Amino acid sequence: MRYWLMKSEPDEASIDHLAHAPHRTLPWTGVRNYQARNFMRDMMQVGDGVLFYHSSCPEPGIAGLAEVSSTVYPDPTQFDKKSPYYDAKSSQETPRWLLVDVVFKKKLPLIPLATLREHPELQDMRVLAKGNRLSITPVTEAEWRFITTRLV
DNA sequence: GCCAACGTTGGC
DNA sequence: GCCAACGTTGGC
Repeated sequence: MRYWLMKSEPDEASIDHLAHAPHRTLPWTGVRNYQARNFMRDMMQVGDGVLFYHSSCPEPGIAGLAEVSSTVYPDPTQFDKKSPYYDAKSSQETPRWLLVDVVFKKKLPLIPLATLREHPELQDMRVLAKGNRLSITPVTEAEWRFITTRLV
């Protein structure tokens, strides 16, 4: 059982989209970074906790809690020529990009990025590191517990 | 819109 | 295999 922070642009997939999706579940499409893909492929398990983070928006921060609800499978958007996530170098036989399904758990009053930065307990969080661009980052159990008990 | 930081590409 | 150039991310 692990914990993760997963970034999403709320214009594309917000915590509200997730809450109102069928089965309150969305496939986490669009990961096009090998490190993030490998986290999903090698480390994620069904039931892992997810901090649902809104990025590239007026109020970046943690917007809710979710859970990994499937094992990895090929991201269908890599084969869709009309998708912005289309990848001509990928093939059905050897799909390059993978995803997991994520299921809604809870919406939170937004915990802004600035608030996360205020707490020394969270200073090592990958998402707070300068220049971090990884859309999926591991969260320690201590960080998870701090955020879900002290900041909500 | 700016720009720092990072990942990827491609020439050599 | 190196590394400069380029593209992207994402906070501000």
